[in-house]
Amino acid sequence: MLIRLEPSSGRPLHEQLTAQIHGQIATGRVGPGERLPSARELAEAVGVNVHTVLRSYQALRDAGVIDLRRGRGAVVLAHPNAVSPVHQAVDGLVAAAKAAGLARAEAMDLLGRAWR
Amino acid sequence: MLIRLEPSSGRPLHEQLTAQIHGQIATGRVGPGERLPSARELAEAVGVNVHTVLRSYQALRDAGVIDLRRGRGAVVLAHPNAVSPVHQAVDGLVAAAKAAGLARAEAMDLLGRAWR
DNA sequence: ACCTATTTGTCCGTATGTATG
DNA sequence: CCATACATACGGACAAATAGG
Repeated sequence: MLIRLEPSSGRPLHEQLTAQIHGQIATGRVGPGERLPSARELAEAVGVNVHTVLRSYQALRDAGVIDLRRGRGAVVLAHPNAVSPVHQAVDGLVAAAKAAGLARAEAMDLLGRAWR
Repeated sequence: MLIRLEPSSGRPLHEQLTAQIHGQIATGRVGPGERLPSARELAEAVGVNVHTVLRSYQALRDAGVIDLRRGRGAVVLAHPNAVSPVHQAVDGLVAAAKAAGLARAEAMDLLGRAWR
């Protein structure tokens, strides 16, 4: 993971980081199924705070590029670019529900009720 | 702005906050054009850190509920909708899942797993 | 079944930057 | 110029999920 950040570019570090990692995935330099370095690891290597890396990782997760979970780390998804309509819809619902402040159980309940 | 948080509920504070504020807007208790208290103000009033409030404010901005800008604060937008994005997403997921031949339990399982 | 290490998640505190009015 | 208020980044602490022995 060779990352180059420019602190004086005016662009937020977490945005630069997100773009760089996304680029490495898009160009296939990381590849599906592979695991990104842990947030603390990458943070130290790049010279930024853990929070900054985590913010980028979470953005990539929201974008459907990686699978990010506690204790597991960040794993590149199988099809970062071609997401199935179902997964797209799932991600959309998760985003909308979270934005509305709903809990997981509430969202699942809504889905269950809407199933006719 | 009467906000009640339950630190021992297991639910993240910023989610509870987002839900509460969203509720106040949805029920018209705040109203379009009105300005929410500043992040620091609300943080002190509720008893949480500024970051927690800002995180909620930014989530509400992403949801298109408020206009949040530096130096200006958070202003409630000309009331678009509060709950409909979620229902829209739910309907979309149901349609996509059925088209893919998924069962209700399978769709709910997918949603549960995607919730991170 | 249990314990431990790893890793992300949340929250707090602080400091500095930057747009707004 | 100046006060206000969000934006970003750093640092630390503890909780929670995961994986492996």
